[in-house]
Amino acid sequence: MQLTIQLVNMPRPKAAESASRARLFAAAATEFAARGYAGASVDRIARAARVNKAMIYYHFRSKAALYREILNEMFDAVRHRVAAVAQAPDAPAAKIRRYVEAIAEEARARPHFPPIWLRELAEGGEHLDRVSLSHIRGVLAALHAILDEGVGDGGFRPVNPLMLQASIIAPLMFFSATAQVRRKLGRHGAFAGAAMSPAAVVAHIQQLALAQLEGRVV
Amino acid sequence: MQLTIQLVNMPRPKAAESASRARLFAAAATEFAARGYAGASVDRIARAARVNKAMIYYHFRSKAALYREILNEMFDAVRHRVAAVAQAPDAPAAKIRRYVEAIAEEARARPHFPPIWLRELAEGGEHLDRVSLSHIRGVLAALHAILDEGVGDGGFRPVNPLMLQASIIAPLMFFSATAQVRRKLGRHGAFAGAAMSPAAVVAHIQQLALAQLEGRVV
DNA sequence: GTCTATAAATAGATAGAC
DNA sequence: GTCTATCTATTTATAGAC
Repeated sequence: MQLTIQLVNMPRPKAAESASRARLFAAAATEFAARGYAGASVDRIARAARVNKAMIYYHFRSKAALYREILNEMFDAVRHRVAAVAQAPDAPAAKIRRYVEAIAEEARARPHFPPIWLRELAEGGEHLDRVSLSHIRGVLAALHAILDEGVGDGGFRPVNPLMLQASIIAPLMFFSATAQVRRKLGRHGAFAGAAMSPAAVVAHIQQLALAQLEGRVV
Repeated sequence: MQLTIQLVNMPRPKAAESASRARLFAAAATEFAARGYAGASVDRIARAARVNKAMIYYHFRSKAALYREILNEMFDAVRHRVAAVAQAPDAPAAKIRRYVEAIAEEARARPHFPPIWLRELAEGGEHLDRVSLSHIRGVLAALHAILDEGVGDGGFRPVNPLMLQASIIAPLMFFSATAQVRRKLGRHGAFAGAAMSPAAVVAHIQQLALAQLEGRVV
């Protein structure tokens, strides 16, 4: 019990936030998601936050440091959630379902998450510092632990964890981030925008993951 | 036969290209892939192409027009390939395999394709003009045609085409675009970079797609 | 913590000579 | 087709008053 609390509810202290700092953080997340790191402007961030531009350099050190802080918070939140899933007393198959769900929920709680993550991938992870990389490895470690447990009790076949992670995270980010493109496609042509509820997407990805693990794909 | 030639080998006339124009196009593709639309600089593009900056405005009309031309070429190439796959005299399951393969090959032939596509998704398709949208709908139409054929002959279950497209294109772009991030992750921690050959990735995605279509997932 | 003013660099784009 | 020179706007960042 102590152990669970230590590992799962890791402190992650929020640097005592002033209101202006919090507003800048939120405005920056939106701006970076919409325009990317290079395309984002600190002027626009400050304006959207209704805070003087100089406050960005007071609260954060630079545009780059502000961006890295947003990345860190995103990945830390996901790592935190999936670590709890991996350590819960559920069966491996249930853990896989909750693993998918956990990532989907954290993405839903942060609309900036999918676009920023897609862009960061496209950039080769140029802005991922040691902290973010460590969080990402934590996420993969949680998945690995679930797989090992499932293989150990005979329920899962051994699969490449990165391939599995790709077939979970990729469609998830894809659907979250592409809502607008799908609307644009639907508007322009006869092709159905094919409204997919977030719940249906999550359910499908869960089934896809379990099919791989239970040997129904290969 | 005439029909096939008309539909598949659509003319797609290359605007007679000067050497400088071609070099600018290639340099721009690399720059846009690495830094995104907003982050790309016409100065850098011109320098990389060893061409005077003013030539960008002579050959193309603007930075935006140059970018749109790169998008159009990408999507047109994919549309062209998958249209041929859909019309070939193969069984539906074989067509699905070749559909995945075709997209993978076009992506491999254009290293800028996966990163630019990921970024464009993240941006809500802001730069997709009527031409690109029409090409993308052509790609989806080809997939739709294969599905209808497979459902018609009883081999496939009806599935949501967008969900299927997502579980094909998303992991494919994901793996192409994330090579660098995966190296970075491997370097930083003990976690295995888990070298995956492009062929293995394509094979897995093919199997994943067919498993969905043959009712082995749900 | 918050503001104004401004420095210093770089952006996209164009005019006009050749 | 190619080049130089340049305009104008915008960029990140900081100095210093309050």
